[in-house]
Amino acid sequence: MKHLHTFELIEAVARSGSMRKAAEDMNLTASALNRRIRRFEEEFGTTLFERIPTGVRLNPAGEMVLHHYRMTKSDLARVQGQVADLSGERRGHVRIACSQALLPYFLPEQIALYRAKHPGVTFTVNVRDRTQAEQELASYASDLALVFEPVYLVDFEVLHLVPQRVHAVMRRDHPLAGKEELRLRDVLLGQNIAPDMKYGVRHLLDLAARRLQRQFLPVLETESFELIRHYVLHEQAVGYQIPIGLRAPADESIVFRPMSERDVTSGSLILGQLRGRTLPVASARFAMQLAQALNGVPQ
Amino acid sequence: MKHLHTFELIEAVARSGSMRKAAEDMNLTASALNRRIRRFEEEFGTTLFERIPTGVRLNPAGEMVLHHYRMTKSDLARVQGQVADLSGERRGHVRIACSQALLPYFLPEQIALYRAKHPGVTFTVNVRDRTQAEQELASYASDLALVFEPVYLVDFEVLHLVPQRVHAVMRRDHPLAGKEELRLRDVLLGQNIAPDMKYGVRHLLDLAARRLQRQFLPVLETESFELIRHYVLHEQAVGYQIPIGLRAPADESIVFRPMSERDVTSGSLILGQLRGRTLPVASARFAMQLAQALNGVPQ
DNA sequence: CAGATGCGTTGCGTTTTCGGCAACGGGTCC
DNA sequence: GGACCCGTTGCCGAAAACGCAACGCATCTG
Repeated sequence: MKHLHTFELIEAVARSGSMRKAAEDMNLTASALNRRIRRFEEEFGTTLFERIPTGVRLNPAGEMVLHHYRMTKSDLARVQGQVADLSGERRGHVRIACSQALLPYFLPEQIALYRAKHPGVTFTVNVRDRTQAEQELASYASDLALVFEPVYLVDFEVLHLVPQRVHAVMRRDHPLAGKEELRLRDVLLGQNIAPDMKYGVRHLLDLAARRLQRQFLPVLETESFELIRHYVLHEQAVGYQIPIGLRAPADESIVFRPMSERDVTSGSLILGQLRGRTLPVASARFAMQLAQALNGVPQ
Repeated sequence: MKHLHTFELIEAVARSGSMRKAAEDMNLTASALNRRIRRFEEEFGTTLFERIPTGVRLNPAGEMVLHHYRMTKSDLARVQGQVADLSGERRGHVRIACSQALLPYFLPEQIALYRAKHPGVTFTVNVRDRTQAEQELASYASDLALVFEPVYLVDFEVLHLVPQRVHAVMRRDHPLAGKEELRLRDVLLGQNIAPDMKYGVRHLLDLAARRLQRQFLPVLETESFELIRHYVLHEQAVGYQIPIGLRAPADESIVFRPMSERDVTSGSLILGQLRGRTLPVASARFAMQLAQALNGVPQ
């Protein structure tokens, strides 16, 4: 939309922290860009950037304007989507920020299911930890967030919630594989493969260990749950994940067992959006489908 | 804001139902306006107006776009206000839609009180009945509504509520002036001066009469509560109003008595805004002041 | 410590966009 | 059937936006 072009430029400048760089990014000369921004500042009544020797930086007014722009842009996109919607074919684009656990099974299945019904809808899936996911919503970069144990900022609105117990993942021949449910003391002294501190699964494990006045010390700490799932095939070790990210392979080479709730409290997998925002049709419908599907997920 | 000018034009066309008229209103030739609108329609992807022989009319897509524009404009104004706010002096403009009862005493006092603290803030007060007031909010034409017995549309968000009993208003020498509280049967056969059907006071009186299987038949029906207050000085009659719109004059020439709650249920005076909207600073602060002041109002 | 580099900014000529004017086709009203 | 009003389009001048080059200034570098 052309009438928002000045805002696009402002966003580009804010992103790069430099008018010249932003000008290059936006295929413009620095002078033209500079003038547009100065003109807008004059019309608006305040400067948006503080000029520092090495470039520019958004001031509070600029941040508010930028937020206004992002909201406006997303609302306009929603209107465009709804218009397209009422003239037949459902179109649109859904942007999701999610935790890793959703990547192997749940999201691909759900997206494919939705796209089978509405082939005109396209998707963007970004993997974000629980902090980033909420920032992603706040800047209108994503429509939906599906995260485990989010940190609950004020702007986060819960659409659906399912509890998820932390599960231990191990090879079929692991000594603990025979138990129905694992106690924390079963695993504390063994080889543990765990996600790092920014993930909810680890957070819950650390919390549980602290309650026993012990420490949870993994032999391998990683950002990748995929790595965890695959690593336990190679060493007699225990990994951790929530059940939505787990599925028993056909050959039953790995098994997973819940951690006892007496030790490790179960966390929440939460579907949310930016508080008060009206989602585009496609995103809203997809959110409803997700909410329903989440009810059928193992806990 | 210049970048919204195309939307202003669209709004003008929608208002007048004619491109030529709108062009004249906006100091433009019809051709220029026509081209701007066609260009926007092309960029947006749909026509906004259906072309009828006698002019044009908004289609559904156009209505959505117009709504988007109004929301955007009001949000931008809010941002501008907040920016001015953080640089010292509080400025801004507060737009209120209210019932007549607020005009003689409550609102003038409250506005003066607020302006004494913040002289930079200006006000618009529009008198609207309870239906119009909510439409006024929905189209972003007003920030706040302060109405008696609103019809509660979905988009109406209650900020504060105070009960108000219907009061009878009469001359000091009226036979009923001696009673503490009036029963409906006391007044049903006398001369009644009442607001017309679109007002909450009348609605409550009619309801009460119907419960007694009687009819409430005023000798004078009017849109103006001011007329009611003044008319009872000239005839031995009973008018009706809620206490926030009443104050005993110094000479005690008129008196008012509550209708018994056994007959006439008390209504609600409600301060509200558009659901989910973030108000400009000035409006939000004024709403807080109103809410507090309403607590001290006689019921 | 001086030159180089990178920054935002400004004057000037050019390009692109936009608006005004007049005219066209089509519908309505008297 | 003619006058009128509607939206629309070609043409041309006015205005806005842009690219280029240069300036002042702070930082980095050898």
